[in-house]
Amino acid sequence: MDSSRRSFTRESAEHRREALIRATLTLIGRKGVQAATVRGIADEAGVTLGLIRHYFDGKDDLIYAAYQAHMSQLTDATMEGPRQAGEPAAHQLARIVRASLTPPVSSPQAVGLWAGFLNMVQRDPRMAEVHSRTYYDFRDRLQALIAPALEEAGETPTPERLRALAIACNAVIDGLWLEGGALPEAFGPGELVNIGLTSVGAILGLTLNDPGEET
Amino acid sequence: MDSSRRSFTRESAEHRREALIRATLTLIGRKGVQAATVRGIADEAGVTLGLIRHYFDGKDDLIYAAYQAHMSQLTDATMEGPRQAGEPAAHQLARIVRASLTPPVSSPQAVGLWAGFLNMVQRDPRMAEVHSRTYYDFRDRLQALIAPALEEAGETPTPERLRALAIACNAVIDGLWLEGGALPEAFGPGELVNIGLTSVGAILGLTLNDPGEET
DNA sequence: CTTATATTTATACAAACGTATAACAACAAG
DNA sequence: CTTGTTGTTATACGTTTGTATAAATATAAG
Repeated sequence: MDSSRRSFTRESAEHRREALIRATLTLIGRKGVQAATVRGIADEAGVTLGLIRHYFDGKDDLIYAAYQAHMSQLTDATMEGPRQAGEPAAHQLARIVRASLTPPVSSPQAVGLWAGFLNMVQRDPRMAEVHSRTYYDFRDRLQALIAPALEEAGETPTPERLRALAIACNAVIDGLWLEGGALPEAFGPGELVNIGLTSVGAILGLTLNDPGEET
Repeated sequence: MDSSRRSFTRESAEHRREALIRATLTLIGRKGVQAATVRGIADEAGVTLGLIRHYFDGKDDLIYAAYQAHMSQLTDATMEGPRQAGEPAAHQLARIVRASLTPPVSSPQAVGLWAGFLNMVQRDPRMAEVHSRTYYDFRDRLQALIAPALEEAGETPTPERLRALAIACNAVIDGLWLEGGALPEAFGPGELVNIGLTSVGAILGLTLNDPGEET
């Protein structure tokens, strides 16, 4: 007769919300959307399922928060490292390409997670909003770097051409990110980074140098 | 007391399997993986849920069959139209780019569907096998077209360079396909096709002409 | 040390899930 | 017209799902 209750400690709201979000991401990334049940998430976070409703309006609300957290985490990791004073834009562009195509940004977990969320986009308008905001945000940042990189090479593109270049560079980075994450064993070490740098360079008509490992 | 049974007609095994697969794809594409329940699928196919177990080993088996069907359908629609005798390889390459970036290949349904399946890839080895087979198949077909296209332009690439070019072209097509399908309102009509042709051309160092609408 | 608060656990509940099985009926064969 | 086969429906079963609510206890306040 074990009538003892499970012991627990009180935590701050922010800490608990974060733990539940992380547990959700871990589960979806490891076992897919179907594994992200309230009980599974609570287990992974080390709490009982009632807490989810205490900190979120419901499961959907938690999923939504997790999607936002994952995407901003992904963007942050990609854009890591601010542009140094006097650093050529082309150099920072190369750093972004490298960060996008190496772990942890490009990994089976990150891609699986992203795919699971993308499948929800067409059903839930709030999820769709996160998707479109994330896309535009990344593409705009890319465009804001492509413009000066071209200027450094002596070219001043029209707005239409600049837009097309940003869309194209975004697409090739996304495609390589996706394939490297979903099929990691298909590519040699550094292969995708090299291909990414070469391809973005070819599209822009520039030569991008491998920025090397971040320290 | 309505004790009448629902009337039905017998169908061939192939016809029924196809109907169940199509219903599964419709549901996942419209409402996400979570909506693809045995009852929902049976409803969509106009039968009762028992039939699923009659034609498939279980729900997972149906999902697997649906994934295979969707991917081969996608590949077929992309590669539609065999190469004409004497047609330049570059021309067929352009046709593939156009087909990849216009409906029905690039559409919210197709992309949502693909994302839902991709999320299952890391959990189920059979799904992973379909994913990797589909990827290699498409990339190999691309590579088999890139080689003669370069030769037509007087270039004979090394195997390493040919591989890198195929990976890069595949990636930019995939990326544009993805973004056009997931965010259709973000691009003007024909915009993605133009960007795709320009980008693939820039990567290969060729000029690809818009093949125009298929008749 | 007491008391109050609200975080956390525990339990309950209806609905929906995938699967199993029995009953029915459409169609072919004779 | 009768019979046999099996595609199909109908129903039931145990499990899991998300949510709701009551009970308990960790912690801060007095």
